[in-house]
Amino acid sequence: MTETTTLAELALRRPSRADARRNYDSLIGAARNSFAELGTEAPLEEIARRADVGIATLYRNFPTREALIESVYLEEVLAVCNAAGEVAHLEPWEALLAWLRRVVTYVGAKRVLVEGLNRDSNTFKACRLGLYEAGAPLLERAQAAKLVRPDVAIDDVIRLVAGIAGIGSTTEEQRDRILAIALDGLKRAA
Amino acid sequence: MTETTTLAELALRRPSRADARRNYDSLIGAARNSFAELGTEAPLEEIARRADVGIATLYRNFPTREALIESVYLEEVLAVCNAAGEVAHLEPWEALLAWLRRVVTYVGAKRVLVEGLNRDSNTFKACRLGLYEAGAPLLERAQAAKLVRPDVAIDDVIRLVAGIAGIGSTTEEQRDRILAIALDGLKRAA
DNA sequence: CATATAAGTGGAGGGTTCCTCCGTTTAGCG
DNA sequence: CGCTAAACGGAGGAACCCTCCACTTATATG
Repeated sequence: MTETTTLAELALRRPSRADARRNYDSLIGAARNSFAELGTEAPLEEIARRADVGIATLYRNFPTREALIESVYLEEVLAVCNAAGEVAHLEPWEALLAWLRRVVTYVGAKRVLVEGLNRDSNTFKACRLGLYEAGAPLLERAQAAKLVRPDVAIDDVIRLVAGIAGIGSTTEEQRDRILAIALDGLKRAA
Repeated sequence: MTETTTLAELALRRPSRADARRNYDSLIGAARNSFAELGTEAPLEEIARRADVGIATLYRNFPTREALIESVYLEEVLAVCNAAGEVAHLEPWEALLAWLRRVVTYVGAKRVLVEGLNRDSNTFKACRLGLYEAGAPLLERAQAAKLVRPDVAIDDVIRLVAGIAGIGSTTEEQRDRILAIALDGLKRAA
């Protein structure tokens, strides 16, 4: 389970001492707000200030800005992975569709974060793998039911969907229309 | 013609005095190199230095970093627009396909620039309109030949393709495969 | 409980980049 | 040739980055 690895990584990086852990959590919270409000270029000193923590504490927990962005990002990804379980009761195609829409919503909202982080980092890779593992059963089920062309893999699908979700300056409605086009391509027999 | 508007805008912003125009061009060149080499966060003072120009001159021509990025970006977009004319001699579907591949190549290569610029800026909007105008005839021709579903507009298509092109950390090969899926959705009858 | 100690903390400060202001220079016109 | 408006360069204050180190505190142990 890659989620386990990911979760373990997060847990491992969380300090063991009580006061340190409190500061760590406070920093993550302050960072989430600051990034949402000011973008990923938000001054780190501002984040430390909001977290009521010295700047050095921020740097000790998150040596680089990217490390901080990643940690905020990680939580969001886990939520999407969990959503895969929540749609399991639906029909194969509906389940896949519902989850992919969830991915779109999520990536759309968090694009700011995604753009700010290093795509080659371990955490980012782990997140991607986590998404693959969460989505793979849904895809395979739909393929087994002959509803989705058999020549695509889950990473193709997620990248396709995530790419569309990441399109800027568009309406909810247009995004849905574009997504529908792409998903039509998915349904088509090979 | 939106390209004309765009071009006119660029021309308008170009200084009229000979020495000023020389500096302006030198700055654009230096910026292109610096962005390619150091990313869009390249120090503006470094760009000014490379252009052999005072920092104030840079700021006078481009009040913000974004304005500078936009100006570099503009040139690239014009090249893609022109490419639409170069494929006109092909069969309808082939022409559309060829041009969309060109868009993908271009967006992929210049993602660094695209990410650095403000998607709500006038210049960016003008570029988008320019791309629409360049691509629309190709799409319409393919639709008239019943090769593309009639319920899509050029902005849908370009956003779809551009979204895929912007996907990070992937191979050329996977990108092509994903693009093929999406374009299959395009071909399908409504 | 006392206390040793390892872990954690805050903020001063040196370095870099940003961006404005203003005194000086120069292109282009009459 | 000389005038003037346009353009120029760079000094310098402010914001931010990140490291270093002297001080504080949680927790394990006797």
